[in-house]
Amino acid sequence: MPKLGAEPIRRAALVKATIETVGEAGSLEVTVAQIARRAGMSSALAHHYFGSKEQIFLAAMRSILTLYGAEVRGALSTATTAESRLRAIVSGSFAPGSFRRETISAWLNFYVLAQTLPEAYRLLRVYQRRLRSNLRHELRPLVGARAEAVARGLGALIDGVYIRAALADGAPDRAYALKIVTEYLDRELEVRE
Amino acid sequence: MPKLGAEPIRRAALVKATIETVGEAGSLEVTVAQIARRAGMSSALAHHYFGSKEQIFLAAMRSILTLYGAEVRGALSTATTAESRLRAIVSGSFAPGSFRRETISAWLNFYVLAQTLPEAYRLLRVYQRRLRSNLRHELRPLVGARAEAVARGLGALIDGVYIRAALADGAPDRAYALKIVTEYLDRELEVRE
DNA sequence: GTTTTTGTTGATTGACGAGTCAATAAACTT
DNA sequence: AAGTTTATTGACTCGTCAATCAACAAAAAC
Repeated sequence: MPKLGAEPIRRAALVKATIETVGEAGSLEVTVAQIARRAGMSSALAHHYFGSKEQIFLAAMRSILTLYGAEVRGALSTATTAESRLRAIVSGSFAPGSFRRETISAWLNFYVLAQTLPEAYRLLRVYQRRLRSNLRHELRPLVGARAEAVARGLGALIDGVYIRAALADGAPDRAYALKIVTEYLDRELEVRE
Repeated sequence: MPKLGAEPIRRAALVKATIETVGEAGSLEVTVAQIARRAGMSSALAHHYFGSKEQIFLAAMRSILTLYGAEVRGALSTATTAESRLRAIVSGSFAPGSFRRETISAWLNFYVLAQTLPEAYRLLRVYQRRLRSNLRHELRPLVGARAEAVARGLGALIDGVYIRAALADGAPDRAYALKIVTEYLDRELEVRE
């Protein structure tokens, strides 16, 4: 009984189910059937809309990165000074929408996917470059020439805190994650000499 | 033509081949046959010695963690002061033996494996705890109460730099990786107030 | 010199899973 | 109302792969 206009709903449901399934399984070795079942449809329909498992994964990854970007942009919207913008980027990175168990686990898996799938690699690089560029831009007036190195350090630290959260048992501790990254930033911002 | 005493040689060859194969493929989705071929034997023999693919992976992971531990211990052996020991741990983490493309990629994949395989999880936790404990111990006399947070930060940063290296194209830049982590450490060690 | 242990593999089994297809049905179009 | 487009699925194909097995070979033990 086809209600028309199902496509976008189905696609969204599949993306959501993919993140959940991969997140729960902690692995990309999940079947299209599992994902489809979770999204309330047959695996044939999933293939009908996405063509391949690969495309399903890519769509899920895009969704995660888009959400992350929106989260950061949201945090950024109210900030004006360089320092407050910097802190907004950091805290946006750990916003509740992104910093959730399944999402983090899925993130880690997509990181691995980027080693194999060129398109996934490209997506991740875009995100990394944008993040670093944002950080560098705000850091420049605060730490001058060290901006590049600090931006890279911050980016790596954020990733590190993320994947450690994937492994920690229990719900990810947003406050603590934020504290670690914030302290790093605080130290770097204490201008000397 | 069986030369006796083949077992340890075969096992080592399989472990090496596993790290290489996983590292090159950038994925755990490699077949036992691929690994075995690379190690110069039939897949049946691989199963004969390890029983299952899972056990092969675990042995490879143990090997990586053991090498890493040895590398750190080696760097530590010549250091005496708390600060030099701290720096030894950090630079040991990026020793040429561990900080190599395939190894890093394999590491990342084993990180993912730890989400699925309890034994892999256990191994990784042991490594993490030992690292943090070492760092904390050397940090205590230098940064006092902040030792715990700094140790966690350092651990996360090291992991972050590692996985970023897995994704960077070209050979991993040890000097740069070291520089980032060292700068973090420098900032934290600049005692104030 | 026969039996046992260790090493080794080709062939096979059995399961699983991505992707396809034919068929069915409800909407929209003309 | 006939035809077209969109939605949907059960059944099937085809490939892959972990794991097992039967068999063979050489060294060691007896």
